[in-house]
Amino acid sequence: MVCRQGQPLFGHDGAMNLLEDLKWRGLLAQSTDEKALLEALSKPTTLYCGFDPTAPSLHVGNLVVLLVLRRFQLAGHLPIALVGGATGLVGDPSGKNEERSLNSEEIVEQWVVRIREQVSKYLDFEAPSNPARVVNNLDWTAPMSAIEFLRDIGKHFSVNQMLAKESVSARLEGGGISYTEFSYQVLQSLDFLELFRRFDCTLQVGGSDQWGNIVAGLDLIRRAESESAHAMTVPLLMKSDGTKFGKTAGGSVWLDPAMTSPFAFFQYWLNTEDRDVINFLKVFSFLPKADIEALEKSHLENPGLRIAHRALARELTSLVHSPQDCERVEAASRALFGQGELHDLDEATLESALSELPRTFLASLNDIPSWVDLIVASGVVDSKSAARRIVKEGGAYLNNEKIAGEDFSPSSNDFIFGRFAILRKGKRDLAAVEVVQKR
RNA sequence: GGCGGGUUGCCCGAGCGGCCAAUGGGAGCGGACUGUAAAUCCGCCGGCUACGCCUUCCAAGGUUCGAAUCCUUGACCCGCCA
Repeated sequence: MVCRQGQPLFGHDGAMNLLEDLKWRGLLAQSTDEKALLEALSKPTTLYCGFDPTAPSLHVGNLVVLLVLRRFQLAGHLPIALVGGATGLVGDPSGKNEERSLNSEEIVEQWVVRIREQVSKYLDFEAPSNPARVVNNLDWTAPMSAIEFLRDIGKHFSVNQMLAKESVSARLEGGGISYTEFSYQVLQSLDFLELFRRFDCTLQVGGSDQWGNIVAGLDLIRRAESESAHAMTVPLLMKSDGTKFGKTAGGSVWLDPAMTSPFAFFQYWLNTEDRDVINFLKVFSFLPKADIEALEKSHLENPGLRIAHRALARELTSLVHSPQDCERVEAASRALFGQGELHDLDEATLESALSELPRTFLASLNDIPSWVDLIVASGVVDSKSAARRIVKEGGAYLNNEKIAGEDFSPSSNDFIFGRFAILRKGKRDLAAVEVVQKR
């Protein structure tokens, strides 16, 4: 991984370019004194960002800040991704109006392994001058005794200040907070101190909801080491309609291909609302400013062509999955949503397109279940009642033809090449039925 | 530890013995329009072997012909006092 040509890597100008680019992309919410930060960033700087294992995979929301780490590395700095093996056991009160239910140690441990792997994909560990690192805060938290924790770390914290933190005070107003979650900010501060000591890490980045936790860490470093460090937060990404980003009907959009298929992932970005698409290109893509501005221009001229949407979907699918996955999935998308007849596709194209969809297998064409049963089996709807409702409402399709009648069953000639049928619910929810002959 | 308040469908939130599968809002889903977009309008939104049946209103018991609604016990949450 190298710096972009033509940009001064370091010095005042290099730091300036980096910060200006982040600002232009809308990635800078708050920071500690900007002059001091600029000054620090004019030399290779070690920075970190933490990811708590609260699920088996990261989702697209986590990607924002993860890619910021990568942006820093591309600019020559040394990123550390911290996986919260310890903090994940405790639970961050930030942004939650209710106490979290604790996950078991075994579960968290498994998630740590997976998230560590995911995070690593976006960083370069081989970079000669600025290799990335991944650390787990359990490594320094677990060996520490309670007494040590209270005396050496706890002594630096004022409960008055801890209570004043937004994440805590909000909970005091509302749902209450346990001592466990109350302590979270201390653990996160300890992480920053530890990384400061071990790796001279002087900058922490995170979502803007992490500001309180991050500045707690700055205070700790100042008290324990009489040194100052820096902080920067990234705005919480919202869609233009003010709703949470990264959720679909089926839940979160995950980075793990087993949890959100590359096809669904590609479709997710392709279906971005018009008014968000340019913003998302800035936030998620590594395309330079000029390219994004060109896309913006064409988007404004003719949004219906979805040129910017396609660029966004391609960039991200290539990045999170692979360019090969992207190509495959885009071809499938074209085949399935294109204007052409499904019957005109050749067998291989159709087969590979359908392999991207949720699939149901049939043993033979002798006894074909009803459309309703098939769509339920595919998992696209979760009950027969729901499936019947779709039929009644006129949103049920077989091979792009609307079907009527709740007890409609495909016939054997509905199977293209005698093997494939495509179920569709509404405009864009597809599933495949494939006949697998017993031999 | 004492006293008081609370726990309803994905979320918020009505209901306070029969008219309750449970008002309303949000989210979500389908249709029409368009562009696999938004906005708008219309419809839907527990399940099933479906004009009926089954399982729901924190849990377990009980009262009653009949309970989300009343009583008892328990769990969890909130507030005040110690």
